[in-house]
Amino acid sequence: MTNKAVRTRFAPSPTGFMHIGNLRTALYEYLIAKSNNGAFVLRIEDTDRERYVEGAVDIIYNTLKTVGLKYDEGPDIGGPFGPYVQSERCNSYKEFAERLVREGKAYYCFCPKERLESLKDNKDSNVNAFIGYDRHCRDLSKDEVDRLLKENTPYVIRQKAPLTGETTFNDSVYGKITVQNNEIEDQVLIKADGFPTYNFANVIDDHMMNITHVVRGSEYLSSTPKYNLLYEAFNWETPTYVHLPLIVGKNPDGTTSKLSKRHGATSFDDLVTAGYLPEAIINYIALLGWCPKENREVFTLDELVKVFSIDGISKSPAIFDYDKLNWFNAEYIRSKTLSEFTILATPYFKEILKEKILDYSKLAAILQQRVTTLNQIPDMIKFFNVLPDYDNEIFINKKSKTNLENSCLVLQNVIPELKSLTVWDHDNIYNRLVSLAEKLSLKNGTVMWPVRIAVSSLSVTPGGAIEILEILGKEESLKRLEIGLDKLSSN
RNA sequence: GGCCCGGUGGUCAAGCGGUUAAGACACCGCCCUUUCACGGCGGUAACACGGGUUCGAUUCCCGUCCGGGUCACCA
Repeated sequence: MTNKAVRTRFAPSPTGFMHIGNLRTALYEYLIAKSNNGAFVLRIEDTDRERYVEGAVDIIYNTLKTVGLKYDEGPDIGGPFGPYVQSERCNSYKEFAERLVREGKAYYCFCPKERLESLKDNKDSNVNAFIGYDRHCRDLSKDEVDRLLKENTPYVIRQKAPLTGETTFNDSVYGKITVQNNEIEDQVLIKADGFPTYNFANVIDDHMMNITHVVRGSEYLSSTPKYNLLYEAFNWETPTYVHLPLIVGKNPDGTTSKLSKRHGATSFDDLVTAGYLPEAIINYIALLGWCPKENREVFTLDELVKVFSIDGISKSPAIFDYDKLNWFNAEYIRSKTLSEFTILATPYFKEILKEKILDYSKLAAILQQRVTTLNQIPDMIKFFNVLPDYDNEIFINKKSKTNLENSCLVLQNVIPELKSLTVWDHDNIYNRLVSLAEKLSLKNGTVMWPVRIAVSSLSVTPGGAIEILEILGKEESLKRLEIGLDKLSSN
């Protein structure tokens, strides 16, 4: 490698969502570029007109923006190598392909689709008789080609792959890889619709945009020799290849396969609506297939830029693990300031509490240590809105030494104590209840448990008795305590 | 099936000829405590198998097995 400035590119096709595997590829491309003071380029690969999805490009822009993968050149911001949308670069692809035809390195293929289909059908009986296309048009005479062209016969342009020898390329992650040339198909460069294939456009664009590092998932490993042949045909310097281990998902039967919809939430948007923070997602996927030199796991994007290096990329596929993601998410939630977290949680508060006025900041304070994904919030705070009916049994708790009788006694005593309280805040409530416990010669827990049950109806709550009382307010708290007392008295 | 790649605890993984084989998540236990959570402490658990090479293999080579990827006018 010469010491050319590093340039990487993220080249997604607008399919309508940002798959987590693609995001991770984008992240590594960004990190490789930025850790070398290089440039990160966004290029939209939309050569498949049939798959075009409205609005898909915006999803790409928005995702990169919210996770902070800032590109230096791209369709919406321009740059010296534009345009950055393949469909707008079209004319030149065909010229490149025709240049290869003139040089005898590619040829027009007039085979109709039906013929190709029948080749596939016969494949079983002639296993390995040929690889893919049988090169039927490879040696058509010039006259024949001219005649078919003149008749406007639809055609594609195919590259001539060498019939003998082998092709070797070096991958920064997987090392030297060699394949026999007779394994390589005469790949289509230009489709019948005049558009280039992905593989072809990719090579041309990467070269034209001075891309130095081609970073992509390892599913491209086996088509890389074709890419190499193209670089050779044009006499272009090959880029540094960096193939990334796949992110896989676990199937119900215990096997794994490329992460896809059937493995659950696997697009960036899915994860965000499932209550995950963009920073947590980025941090987690950075570690799926890469390991820092130091023994550390929590990194911001900027910190990743500082420590990232290609030699930390691993070869074996990684299973996407929601448990670990959950941990990262909880970690990031806890590291927020209270006001940051309150802002994040507010939409979820409103969803349950509607117009009800509670102190969001206090609510957030008790939730912050307990929430792993934001969408858990509604269920956790439902009881603040309406008190569900509950069974008296939950007043009984061994560890707190409570039973139906002493719970009843506690509530009888607690209600007048709290009624007489003029300033309703944490310390005052706490002091009253603790001194009451002392007066009754009970453990603190024996007082706290029945109170918390009465105001929440739940044995497990976010926050303790005091916090809940405080948030609920005096009036509502007393109302709930009375209800509890009634239930216990009628026992 | 051909070709390519991979194989360290349940998961992510460090290791790159000599280690008591790190660490994190998950799980379990204890402590803290007004429940839960947080936090603290501790624990269970791994080099796929068989041959070599070597004084010595988790590490290097070969084979087997297992897993994955790929075989489009999709990207």
